[in-house]
Amino acid sequence: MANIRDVAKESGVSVATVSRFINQKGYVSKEAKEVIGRAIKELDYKPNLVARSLSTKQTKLIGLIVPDIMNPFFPELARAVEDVALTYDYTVVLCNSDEKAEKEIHYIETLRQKYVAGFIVTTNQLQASHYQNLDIPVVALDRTIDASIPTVSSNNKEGARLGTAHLIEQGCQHIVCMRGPTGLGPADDRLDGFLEAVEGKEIVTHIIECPFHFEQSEEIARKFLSEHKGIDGVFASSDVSAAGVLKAAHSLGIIVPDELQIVGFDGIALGGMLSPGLTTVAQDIYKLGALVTRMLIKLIEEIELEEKEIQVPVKLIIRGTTRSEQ
Amino acid sequence: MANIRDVAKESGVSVATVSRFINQKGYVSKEAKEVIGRAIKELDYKPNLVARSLSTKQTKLIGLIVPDIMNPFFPELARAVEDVALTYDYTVVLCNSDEKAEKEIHYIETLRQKYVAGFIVTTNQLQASHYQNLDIPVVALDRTIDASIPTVSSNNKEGARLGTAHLIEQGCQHIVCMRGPTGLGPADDRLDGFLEAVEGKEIVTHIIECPFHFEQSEEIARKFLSEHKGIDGVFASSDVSAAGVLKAAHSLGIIVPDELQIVGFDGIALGGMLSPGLTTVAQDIYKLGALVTRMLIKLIEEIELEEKEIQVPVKLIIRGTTRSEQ
DNA sequence: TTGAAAGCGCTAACAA
DNA sequence: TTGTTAGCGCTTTCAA
Repeated sequence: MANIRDVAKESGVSVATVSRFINQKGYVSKEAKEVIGRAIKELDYKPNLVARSLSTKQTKLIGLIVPDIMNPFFPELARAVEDVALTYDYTVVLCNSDEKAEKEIHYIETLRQKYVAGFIVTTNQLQASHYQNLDIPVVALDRTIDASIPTVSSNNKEGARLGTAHLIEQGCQHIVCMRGPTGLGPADDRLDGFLEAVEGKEIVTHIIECPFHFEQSEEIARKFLSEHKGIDGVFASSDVSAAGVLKAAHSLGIIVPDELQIVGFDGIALGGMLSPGLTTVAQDIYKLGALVTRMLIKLIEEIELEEKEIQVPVKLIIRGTTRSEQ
Repeated sequence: MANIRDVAKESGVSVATVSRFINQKGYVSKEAKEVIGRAIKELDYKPNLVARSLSTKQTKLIGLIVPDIMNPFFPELARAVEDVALTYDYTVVLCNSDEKAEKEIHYIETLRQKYVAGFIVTTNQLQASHYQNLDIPVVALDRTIDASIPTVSSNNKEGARLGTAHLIEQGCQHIVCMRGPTGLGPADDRLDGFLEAVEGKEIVTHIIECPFHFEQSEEIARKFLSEHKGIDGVFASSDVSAAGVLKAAHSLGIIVPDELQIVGFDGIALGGMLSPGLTTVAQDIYKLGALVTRMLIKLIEEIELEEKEIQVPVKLIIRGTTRSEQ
């Protein structure tokens, strides 16, 4: 592989001039540009990015820290991140943290040794400490790590309000809210939205905590639904949980949506594959990912951020797990 | 951040000795080891991996090229790759190729400029050419790019035979095989398995081609099932397609498994979330990923490979879309 | 507008 | 067993 010196030699100029040329920095005469351009073509020269990084102390690597890429929310997010990164010539490193602080710390350290340009963090592990005094840019998704860290999130509260209101409109009077883990920002916000929607209405409510995990949700729902008769609506804080509820209902012979209506939250592809299709409060996951990545890249390239907190609207998608008026 | 020279100074030895120490190469006296170890602790020294790479022309970066991480087969695979990579101190770069040769080429070039150590390729794009004369290790998943490239795959043919046989055992007499794209290795193998299973049996069969895509599968299935009465079994070449068939059956009022039995292929989590649960030929996706990653790392570290082609067994998981004897 | 040369932090050959 | 030193390929300052 040709290096910058070969190009310099081939074109009869110095390496400094070639460097200026490829970085479009400083003065390079028209003639020089021509010769160099030709030499680069001829030699099929590609700059050695490692050498450049050593010199500039910068790479075009982005660390994407997710709890677990197998959780169906994250593939779409990762896809958006990667798409945007590609546009700006960045490369995405995948990190599964399993919500463990040690793992996060390990990734951060290893990647810093590689001069990673910045991190996108989507974990719940609220250990702000190891991000705070990091000297490289960090942005967060859907959870406020620290006031100093820019964040993109969905309007969780409004979404939950919307979803719950839909249940009420469709006639539910006895609603269970399967809330996500306490202390987890988005889960708390969604509970707030739920409470706001039922407030002052003549609705019987139950609130049960439930992880964003299919089997566990199914089990919890099965137990609850068989012990409590008369429940006619479930607002689940995630689509995976909602899928668990739907499966539980099926196995108990409860007919959805006639006897029980269900609304999920997230808008992952799974919802459309179920029968009946899952009514859900859809986040624009791709947009979340795209926005957060652009934000990070701005930070890296020291472009002023207009906003440090962006909220992305959510949208109610009505499918078959709730009754439709038409 | 402290560098190797600081450590050398602090411990009163030369950088060469420190380098030998951290790489565990060459001679370092007991005493030197002690002082250096202490200095490293004290200064919280971490080797600069970029500098090391520039010198050695090697990194611990692995490029994972998938068609699309949003396709539910790949998150589990990516997870396995990342887990194993982490064990060996490698870092995984995520690349979505969309099956486009240009994108693949772009990733390969960019990552080579970063001294990537090797690639795991899982695309169908059979453009062997740009891998063949690559001077870095490549391994492939589930598709033979080229005889020189080691491969890990599932026993697709046997799996399809197994799945189809199950359908027959459960009484199906009029079976549709929704085969994957022609020319795609695994899809062809699965068709072979299907054909082998029905061969010589008194079974009416239809073979239709269908991409590994939910909506399209649903549409194709809906059309086919409404035009052809009497079909009592479907063998789908992927779980996503099977999910589409199931959804189509529901919307047509066809009762599964009483009137129609369905078997999928892949063993992704989705199958368990459907109602009824999807009977499927499960690949051990995690194992595929783990094996292929270990293979690549061996290649990178120049450890002899025992086998250049590994087949991982598949397993029939019987759930609710086929009748059960008990 | 250009070029010489000093670094970036590490490895590895070679000499001691 | 240790140290000196020349790279790895690029950027960037400074002088010309």
